[in-house]
Amino acid sequence: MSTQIKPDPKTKNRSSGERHAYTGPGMIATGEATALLPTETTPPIKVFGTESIRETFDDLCLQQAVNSRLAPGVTDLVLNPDAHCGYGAPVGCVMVSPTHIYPGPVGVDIKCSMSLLQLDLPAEAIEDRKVRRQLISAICQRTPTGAGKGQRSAVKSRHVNRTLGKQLVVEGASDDVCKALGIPTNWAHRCEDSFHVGHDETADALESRLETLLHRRDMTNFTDKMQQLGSYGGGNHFGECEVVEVGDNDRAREVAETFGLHDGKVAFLSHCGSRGFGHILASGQFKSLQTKFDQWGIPLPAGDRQLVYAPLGSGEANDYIDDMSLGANFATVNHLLINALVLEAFQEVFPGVKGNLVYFISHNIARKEIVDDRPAWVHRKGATRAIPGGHHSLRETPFAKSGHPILLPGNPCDGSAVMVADEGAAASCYSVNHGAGRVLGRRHAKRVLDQTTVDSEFESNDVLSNCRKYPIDEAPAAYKDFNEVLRSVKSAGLASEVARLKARFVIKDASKADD
DNA sequence: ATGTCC
Repeated sequence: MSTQIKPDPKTKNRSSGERHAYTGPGMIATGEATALLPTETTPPIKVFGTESIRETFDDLCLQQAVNSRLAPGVTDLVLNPDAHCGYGAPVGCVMVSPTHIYPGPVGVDIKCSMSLLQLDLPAEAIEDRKVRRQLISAICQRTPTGAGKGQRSAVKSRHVNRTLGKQLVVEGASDDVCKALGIPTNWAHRCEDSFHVGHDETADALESRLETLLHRRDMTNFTDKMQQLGSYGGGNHFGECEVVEVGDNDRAREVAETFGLHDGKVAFLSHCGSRGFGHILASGQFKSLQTKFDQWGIPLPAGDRQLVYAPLGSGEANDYIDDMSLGANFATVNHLLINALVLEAFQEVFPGVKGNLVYFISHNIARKEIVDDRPAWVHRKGATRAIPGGHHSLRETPFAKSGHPILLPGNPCDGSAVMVADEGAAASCYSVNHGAGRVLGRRHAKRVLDQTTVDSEFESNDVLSNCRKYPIDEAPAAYKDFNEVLRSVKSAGLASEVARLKARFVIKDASKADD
């Protein structure tokens, strides 16, 4: 019986565009979870998606999932409902290996993440569109959007000099770094990871790796890159003002209280990563490893250059882990500073208003976790960690009993969600999706979607934006049906909804909207 | 995603 989709290098860089809910031999359906590719020696890929969600997986996405599953040292592969084509591995997958590290399934934006700030401000306070316009202006003055954009003059008091830059990429959100940047130090307790260490589990390894990197030609602008701290960047990154709607059941209300979420109040959701600094590190690693594969003549997994890897313990693996951690530390401090600046912007419009970080959690990172009783690197590429209450790894956190917050951006018109993991999440390597997931490529979206329709959808939902023209490749219709994605997660027993977030205004990079 | 091609 043929149960495999054979990896075909010829198709790796293009999509046929065909979509089908794969139901052929080899697919196991258990509730809404299904599996691809079981053989006697290879456990299946676990696919989480309702039938209509599985129709959104195109050929290339499934091919990338199979390629990743069959790559050296990989013991588990999970495909989430928001999955779509990525860099070697699909965006929306979890790849586990106890023996190898893979840069592709972390991606070019190291530690791209979500964070949520809860404000002590009733929804009615921002009902007036003029007030929301003031907030948009105050926020854009402090946290700019767009590629290459760095700090605005309004945040001079939080200037990042070279010494502080070096300290923050090595230490992450340490007390000293937080104090130097005006970030409340207790926010570090509301991070999935407030800092990352080097390959030997110490910060010393990062310090010495950084010294090496600073001699590299592409790192001569290190100090400039540190000026991007507190900025969003472009693409799918955004800031979004929300109204919290806690779910109408006892568990949601109880968990929301632990999370510090307040029904009917204003919150602010942010999506960004490690900016130019992370990009230099990630692209440097791809180039370096690809060159070594060429020199050594080692076969690439499925012939795909984007699936280069390094065996743990090798100098290459150590360097990758160190570079990833340096980038991750930048992303962490970037998010916390953005939240501090957004709070400052709210205080400009509403003097004295208080705000607290609900959580900061990544969807592009490899973490060392215990899987099947042994340490393994869990690569989450467009996937969010989902650990339920009572799990040993949450013991020292404010979420030991409840499980930690899971922050899932949907779209500005249908809303976003805060979830909490259920016991069933063990089946997905303690992971869920990272959002809605693309259903149209950027070029495709620009061809088939209409600006007027997008604008009127925002208007009818009374969602404002800083953009004169909202980027059409970021329109809600370019993404999957968020409710169907959430249904996939809930019906598979992975996580439950705690709250919905209803957008009131969006901050995005519109500099490419006229392309 | 991105000093959007060193």
